[in-house]
Amino acid sequence: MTEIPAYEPAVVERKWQQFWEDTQAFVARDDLPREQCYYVLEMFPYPSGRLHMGHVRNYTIGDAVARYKRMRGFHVLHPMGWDSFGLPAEQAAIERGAHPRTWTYENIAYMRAQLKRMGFSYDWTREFACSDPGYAAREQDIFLDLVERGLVYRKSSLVNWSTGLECVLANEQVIDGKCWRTGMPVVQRELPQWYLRITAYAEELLAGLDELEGHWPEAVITQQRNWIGRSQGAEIDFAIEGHPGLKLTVFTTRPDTVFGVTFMSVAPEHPVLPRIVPATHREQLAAFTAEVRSVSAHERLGDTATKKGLFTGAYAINPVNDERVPIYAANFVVADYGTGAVMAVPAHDERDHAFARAYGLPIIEVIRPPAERQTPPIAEAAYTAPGVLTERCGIFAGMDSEQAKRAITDWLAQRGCGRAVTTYRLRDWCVSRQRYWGNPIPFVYSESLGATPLKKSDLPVLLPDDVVFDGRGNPLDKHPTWATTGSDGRPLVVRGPHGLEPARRETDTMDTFVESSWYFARFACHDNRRPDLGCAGPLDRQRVDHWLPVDLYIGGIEHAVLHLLYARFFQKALCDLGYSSKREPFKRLLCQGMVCMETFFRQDASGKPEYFYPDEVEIERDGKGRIVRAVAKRDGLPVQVGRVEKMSKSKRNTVDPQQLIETYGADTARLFVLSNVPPELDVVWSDDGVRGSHRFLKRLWHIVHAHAAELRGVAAYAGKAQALVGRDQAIVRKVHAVIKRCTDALERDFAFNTAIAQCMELLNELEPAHLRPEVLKLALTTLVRLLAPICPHICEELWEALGGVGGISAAGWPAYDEAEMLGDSIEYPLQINGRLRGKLTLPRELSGEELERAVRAHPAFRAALGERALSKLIIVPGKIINAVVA
RNA sequence: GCCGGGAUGGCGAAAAGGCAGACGCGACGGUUUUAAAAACCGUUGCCGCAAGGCGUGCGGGUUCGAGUCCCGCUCCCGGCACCA
Repeated sequence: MTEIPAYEPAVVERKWQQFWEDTQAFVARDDLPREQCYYVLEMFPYPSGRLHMGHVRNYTIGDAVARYKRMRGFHVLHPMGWDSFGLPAEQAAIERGAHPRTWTYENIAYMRAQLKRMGFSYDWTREFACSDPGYAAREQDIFLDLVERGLVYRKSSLVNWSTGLECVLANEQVIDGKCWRTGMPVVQRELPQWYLRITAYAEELLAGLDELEGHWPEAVITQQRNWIGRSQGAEIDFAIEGHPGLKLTVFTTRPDTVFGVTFMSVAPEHPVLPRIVPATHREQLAAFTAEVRSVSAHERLGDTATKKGLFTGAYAINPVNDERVPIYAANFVVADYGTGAVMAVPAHDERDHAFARAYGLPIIEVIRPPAERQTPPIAEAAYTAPGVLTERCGIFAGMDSEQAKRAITDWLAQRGCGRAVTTYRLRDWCVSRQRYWGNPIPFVYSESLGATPLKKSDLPVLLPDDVVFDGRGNPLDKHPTWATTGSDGRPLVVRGPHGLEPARRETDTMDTFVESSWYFARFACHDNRRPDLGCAGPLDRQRVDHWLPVDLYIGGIEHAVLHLLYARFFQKALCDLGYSSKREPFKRLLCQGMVCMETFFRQDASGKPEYFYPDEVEIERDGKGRIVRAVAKRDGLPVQVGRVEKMSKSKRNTVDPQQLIETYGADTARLFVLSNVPPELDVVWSDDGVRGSHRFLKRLWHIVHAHAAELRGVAAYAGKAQALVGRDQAIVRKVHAVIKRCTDALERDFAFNTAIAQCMELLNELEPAHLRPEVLKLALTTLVRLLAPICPHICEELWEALGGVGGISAAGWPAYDEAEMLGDSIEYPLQINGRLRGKLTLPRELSGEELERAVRAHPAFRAALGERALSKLIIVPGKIINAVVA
């Protein structure tokens, strides 16, 4: 009996990680024909300290694809880096006194070691962190290019202000109207901020989605479409009574209803209001505006908010019929959508209808529903569908409302008081943050010039190290000298109209989504130099165009309209700056599901849940395996079994990947996260499931080593299945079938779960004692090659044990022959009237009339048919036989 | 409200109009063990002693044949939401 070595994952995994490093196995070249190349990328992590299970899943999927593509003969670019600017570093500084830079780079070192321990096949030579001066500085270059192209501007508008952190928050960092970190209220404040003109690309961002159809998840495409929110309509200018020079312009998608306007609603912040509101109404309006502003956008516009309005004392004149309509300030009108003003047509708009009823305003019908349509009286409900314009509509009376949209817009346009307009819900991207740990915005301010961009030769703007973190405001603002000191260490000056004058740096830093908007391009040319400045340039167009678009991009769906929209915008802007000609960055997108786990909790008197770690809970199950009761180990009292939810520290349902790797090894971890579900579905963590994956690897290890000695010198069976009999023949056919199914599963959907199932099935069917050595060798070498992308270390080891040399990826992906999958005879399912009633074994080569004769003559067929008369016989060769009887 | 995605055993899931439930987990029975764990073997959709019947959220339809296609519902998940 052969001595079988114990499966020690740590030993095997270290050995092969060393091998890959020594052979530089994953370093990508830039000079091979693009069609032989494949760029696979996972969304890079924020270095928060340790990997979590979400990372493990995301990166395992990407790595399995990278390794699979390499085995298929592709030259693969698979890079990794760090999205390393961001708020948690500053939070750590406040809470623990660690400097953000030290904290960040220590985290990177730890997490890099974890990634290496997982055996991910990254080209580490291309690694960078966004906080590296080399990256941040080149981003400042790009920022200045964007300024030159008119894609950057500074304006004052309402922003989310966190009262806890004393800084601006992005919309996504506002959860239910509260600051995501402190839980403190977020209020709207009027502040000057820097914006990127993403709206200049609204139409292209929308149109580009059509090409991504079929390659990106439908959910992401629709979310982006909704977010961009194109809306076609008209702007209409209303004169203002008593103010001949002024007008109030509204945006509407229903210009056909303009004859039914009975009042106007405008945002309380609308700039024209102060000029048109009579003194009698000013005080009230100021109070109303203050009240509206005191609540967050969430409360103001959320579905719980009540519609409130205030008559401003001013009147507008309807350009189509010269009617005088009152102007209301209303809390539901958004200042920066459309024109910040709305014409209200209560007869044909539900919201206007409700408002008119609440404030006693007239409701005038101007669109008549088709006669066949039953509609409630207009005083009771708005009619919003198409119809015919009523006699109130002047020359347009009798016109179909859809046609009238166009006709009225044209009529208004001819008179200079209206125009066809397309608006977007998408707003420009507010990129300034009042924070330290981010990339400085390369602008300075001076008395006579205001905001002035720095020259590229003055870059980079580096962050000072000696800053104080007290949790109040932006540390850069409080630094004694940084903002006023030039890169030469002398006082910062700019050349103004009257000579040199003192200047002060912008102390806002960029939103960290800026870094993640071009890192995928930088990976293509991470070492690019700029001969003109003797330093690294942002991007090398040739190499960016070589690698982009990324063939497969993998990450969580939570970035559907954030990172993925910003990155698409940035790529288009980079093209217009001359850095690339590939306008879409990601050809195919895979959004992996979350890693979830059951939760246990108990509610205290106030209803606040107290969560329990799974190992603090004892579970009782019934005969079917359902949980019937759960109690806390510490007191024996029941706890509630919560939903299966995304792993999170606050719910205490996390598993530390480090623990998993130490107990079972990286290969088991990788196998488990790819098993059981396709990548885009949520996976439910279970210790039992992990043990199942580990058990499979142990079985594979055992069977290979039990026969390695005898098989090492044996060639894998390469002949026809036909030449074999019995189990040998069956296994050869199975091997071909399994290779085909694995290949199809990966090519179609990256369905690693079904590929793994195929491999398990093959292993389950192997009975080594009954197989010829060449056939066993074929089966085993096939298995380890099919599994190599998923659990590469053990497969390398077993490949070597079976006599393979030069590493398993060099061995290539196994080939199959469909003809070899098929036996000489087929066991046809026999249906009677579509119900399965038996099996008919018939020779494979039969078809057409021959086959039909053989079926009719088959004893099992006659038996199943009995006395019943056959009215139709369906025979699908190779598939099924269905007899239709009366 | 609008948009998108779903619903298959006790659980996660497979099945590209052709044998529903592959594979894994759990459960049950067994082997081994002082015992447990681990490992291995077997059973496991539901009802029924069986023959057999019934089964892919519900109701219709197309088809020789539907989890899959069409029409109409119900429920669940996600996104957006006074967006004019």
